[in-house]
Amino acid sequence: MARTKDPAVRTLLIERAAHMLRVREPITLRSLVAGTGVSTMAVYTYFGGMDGLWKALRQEGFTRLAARFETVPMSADPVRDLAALVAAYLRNALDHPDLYRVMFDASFELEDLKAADATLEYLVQALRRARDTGRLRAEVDPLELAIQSWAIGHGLVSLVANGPLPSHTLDHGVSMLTALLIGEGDQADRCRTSVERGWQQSLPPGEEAGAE
Amino acid sequence: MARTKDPAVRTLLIERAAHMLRVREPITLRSLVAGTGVSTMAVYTYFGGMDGLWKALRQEGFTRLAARFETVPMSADPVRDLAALVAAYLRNALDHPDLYRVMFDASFELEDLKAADATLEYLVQALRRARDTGRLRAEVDPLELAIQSWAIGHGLVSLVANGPLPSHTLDHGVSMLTALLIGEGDQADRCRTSVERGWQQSLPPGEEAGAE
DNA sequence: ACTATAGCATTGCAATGCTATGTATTCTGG
DNA sequence: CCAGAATACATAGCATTGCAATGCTATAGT
Repeated sequence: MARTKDPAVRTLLIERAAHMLRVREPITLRSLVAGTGVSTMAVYTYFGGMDGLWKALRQEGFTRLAARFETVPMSADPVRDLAALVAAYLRNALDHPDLYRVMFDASFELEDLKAADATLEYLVQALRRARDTGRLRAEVDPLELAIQSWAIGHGLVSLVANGPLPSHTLDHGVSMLTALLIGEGDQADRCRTSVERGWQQSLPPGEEAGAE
Repeated sequence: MARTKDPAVRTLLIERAAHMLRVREPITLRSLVAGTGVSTMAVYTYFGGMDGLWKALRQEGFTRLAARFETVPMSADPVRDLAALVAAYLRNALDHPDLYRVMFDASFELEDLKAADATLEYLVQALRRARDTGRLRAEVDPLELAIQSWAIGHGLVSLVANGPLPSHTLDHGVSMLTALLIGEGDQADRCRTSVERGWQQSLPPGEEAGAE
């Protein structure tokens, strides 16, 4: 018995916010709605305030990360696939450094947690395959190892994207992942070539460069 | 031929800001100077504005981290020492999570870089000893390996302190460091016991708990 | 001692996020 | 099909933010 919310307004605001983040314009209540035809109150009806908008932006970041993971082709080599996923993770963070910062800014809430878990699941699946195909010891926990891989990727890229280290630091990911997986039972030479292949595959730029 | 700046005011403001950060009070220009007897202009004369204050806070964070590293006793086992340093790094971040976030927030500037390098040097020294005493291969670059250790520590703790993961995730640091160092030439069993010893040493809480 | 220079307090301003009030719109119940 | 109610929406205003401008004051150098 009342007006219904127009979902288009919500997505419009989120995408405009993501765009402003990308071009490094400060996102304020008024600057966000300027030119959109909607008024400042829209932010409150759809997000409950600026905090809600940031939370929605965080989820959008994870959604885009999941979309990027989706484009990583899986192969018969799960170790290669894991490396490709981590490399894709790094690329995504470098392509959207400000959005990436928002993703890990401030406190996580329940919705954000689920979004993060969904992306983590990609890594878990690859590691489960690696274990079940005998590349890793039978007693490894894919989730624990996925978290460790995540920590490696996040540590590297957050020190590079918004931190003090130069971008070539990311190359360390190869040896770090290799060492991690060898420690979990993979054969040394085989592991190194798998990781290097997966890494190379996701790194060359060009794919959806102008996305935003 | 003019009034001289009182250094006490500067340190007073920094310590008050660090305290407000610790007790999670929002730091604003006015709330910072409230009750100190100094006026808002002091922030401009000593820091050039709020941005300068945040930069000073960032350096203060690295200074405290260096002080913590200083308390980590070095032993004859450089691998153990490295693990102890990384564990101390994690503890420091958990003890001052908001200050830690400030340290890696936004853009680094020249001064911050030097402060970060100074703390990184602790890791470099330990790794250089590890290499020179034959624990690691002769051709390893201590700086590169220090950066990788830093990435592991930073990745773990930033996903825990201000992120979605529970604190027991930090325990993964042991196996991650172990795998990293074994990959660089250390003996497997020896490495594991060294890392575990160093880890345990710095982890028990209590030391300077009520600081600041 | 005198003066120039820098610290310092006060005031005011634009911009921020948010709320209160009123209007308009659209879904629902009969 | 048409009232009525609940909700979206627009506008205006409020407290607070960081900061600049303006004088005033205190101190260091000659």
